[in-house]
Amino acid sequence: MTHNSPFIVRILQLHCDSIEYTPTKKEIKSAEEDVSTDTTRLEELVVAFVAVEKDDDSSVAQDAISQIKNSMEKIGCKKLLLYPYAHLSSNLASPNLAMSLLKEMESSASELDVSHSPFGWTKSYKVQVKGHPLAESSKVITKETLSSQDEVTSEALKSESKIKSYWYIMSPDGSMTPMSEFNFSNHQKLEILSKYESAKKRSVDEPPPHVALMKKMAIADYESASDQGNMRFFPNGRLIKSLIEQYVTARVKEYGGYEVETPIMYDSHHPSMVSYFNRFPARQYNIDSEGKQLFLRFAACFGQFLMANEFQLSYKNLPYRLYELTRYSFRREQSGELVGLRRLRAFTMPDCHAFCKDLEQSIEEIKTRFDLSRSVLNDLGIEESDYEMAIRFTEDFYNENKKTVEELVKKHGKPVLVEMWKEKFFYFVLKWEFNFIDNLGKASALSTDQIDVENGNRYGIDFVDENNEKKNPIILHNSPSGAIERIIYALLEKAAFDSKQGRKPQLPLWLSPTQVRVIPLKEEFYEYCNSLVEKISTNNIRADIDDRNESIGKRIREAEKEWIRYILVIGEKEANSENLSIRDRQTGDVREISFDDFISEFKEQTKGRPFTGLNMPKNLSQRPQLMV
RNA sequence: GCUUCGAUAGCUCAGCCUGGUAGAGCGUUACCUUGGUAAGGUAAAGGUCGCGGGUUCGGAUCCCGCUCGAAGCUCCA
Repeated sequence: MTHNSPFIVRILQLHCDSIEYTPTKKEIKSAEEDVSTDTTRLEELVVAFVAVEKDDDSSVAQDAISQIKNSMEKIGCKKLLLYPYAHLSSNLASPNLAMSLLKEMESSASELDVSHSPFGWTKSYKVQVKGHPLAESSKVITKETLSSQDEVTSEALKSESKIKSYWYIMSPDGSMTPMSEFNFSNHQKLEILSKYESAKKRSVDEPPPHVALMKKMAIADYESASDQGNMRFFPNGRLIKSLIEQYVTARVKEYGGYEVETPIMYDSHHPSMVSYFNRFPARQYNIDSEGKQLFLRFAACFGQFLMANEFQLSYKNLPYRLYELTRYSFRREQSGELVGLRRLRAFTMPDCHAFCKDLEQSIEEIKTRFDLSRSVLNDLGIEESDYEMAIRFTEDFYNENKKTVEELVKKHGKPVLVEMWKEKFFYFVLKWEFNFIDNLGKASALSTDQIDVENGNRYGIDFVDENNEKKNPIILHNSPSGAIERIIYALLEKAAFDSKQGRKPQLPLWLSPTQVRVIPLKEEFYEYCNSLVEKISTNNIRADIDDRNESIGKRIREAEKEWIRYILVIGEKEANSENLSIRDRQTGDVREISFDDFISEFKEQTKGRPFTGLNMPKNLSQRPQLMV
């Protein structure tokens, strides 16, 4: 929904048999005074739920009330209740303004039996709506047109809330059990995912463990000088994030994606955006610039579709895949929703679209990408037992493509949450996702893919088929890993879980900011240590030196706290030995190994993963301490 | 958005109930210490107690307002 349009008054109008409302409590300071908390009951009336948005003026109020009067005449109703209802808008006018506007509307309808429910109060209400076709309507009164129009922009939101879903659990053998009848006793995480929406109050009063870890490990932190949900990444965090980004990008390119870069902001009034918004009720950041109303992208879709629109495509070119690692995508999530690295307002999202010539091709393609996503997650350190799969589709799609659905579920190998829609509400007919379940029982989506049957047409993307006819491609929307920040969140939550179980928390070796720490016993070994670190580093291993004037015990303890896998203490013995004495954090033991054997053991563990050099001074004595 | 909680040294926090000279640990700096696999010692520096108002002889502490933050809820195509 675009908030740029100069909508002023939003009205949901209901023709009712009756309504009862009870003011319970003042919600805002400027609430109406002298309000009785008795229940009011009205019968045979029109209830207009009204929200006033900012930038209004009284001409709009006049227009709004005359619209209501018109339609009331049509249905032959003389009684009107104006019901202030802030929830119709996320861009409300100030309470004072809204209240005066409502009063104006009320006084302009004196020929009707008109009243209003108290403004600024929390109210409970009970409403009985009539069943005839004109009983329900919504209006948006704008300053620009000064006329009502059907509420186009909220269609998606409205249909979303009306969506009829049927919930099942599908087993790997393809059998479907209604969710309520499924025995979850061996599938606790799936149960968490399935019951997520209907879950009773969980009295979780601890913050998610990854929040403390991301600070303690000097990975990331909140930046209060920015907007909420916009993080800063310290050198450690940037290194980890960069490596994950590189890895995911390499895998997508290997699969056949072509990397592009597209703008992060778009004109809300560009023709292809307007209709997209109708189907896409996201909250986005808006920017006014030189009379243009721009919004920050919430995915790479626009950029890639607008680009694909320029391509001359033949069926021979398909499937064709465009890929972008969006740094950043922006979603203005509700402030109360933002938690650590789990849910952000600015995030890095690998987004790969595949343009396919027909449904068959898209089905082949979605299987390939399903495998890719599983493999990417696994290689990033997220195991199958860490996530649960959900798959959603329309009833029609399922009836015509049962085998495809069953095949995906079978690949997953565990029971899967199924949501089946009676009709198509979104632009896609099938969507699957992998959901990570964290220590607090929260589910968050990682990988996902969708079969989009609308946007090819909407964005005017076409190709010439075998019969020399123009067609719109079917588009798949895949993020093989989900947001990169969310991967870090998942890895930290896993580490916290290990810690809780009494195991040592750790990051995958290839992501560790320091992989080998060298500790000189005393100053006279500094030179030797330097050349040793040099020698290790030339093998693409991140090694550093703790040359601070601290005891051995303390320096080892701090290396442990930094989750550093290998520690080399260098004294007389080591300086004169061909072999290395290595303390392996996984065992806590010191063992002797030749330099070459160590290097190959190390390489074996980081095989196929990207490398980048140390992102901190090599000497710890030269590092600033991050206390966050 | 709603509810609740919070804001005191660079960081984590105590002090507040019951008003009377601003505290600890970690970190930082200096010096001592030259160590053998998870915390060596001594000392110093470091704070308009988030902002504004009120009560009081006196406010970090009590009252009111504001700002910012966090968690939970709702939400999450």
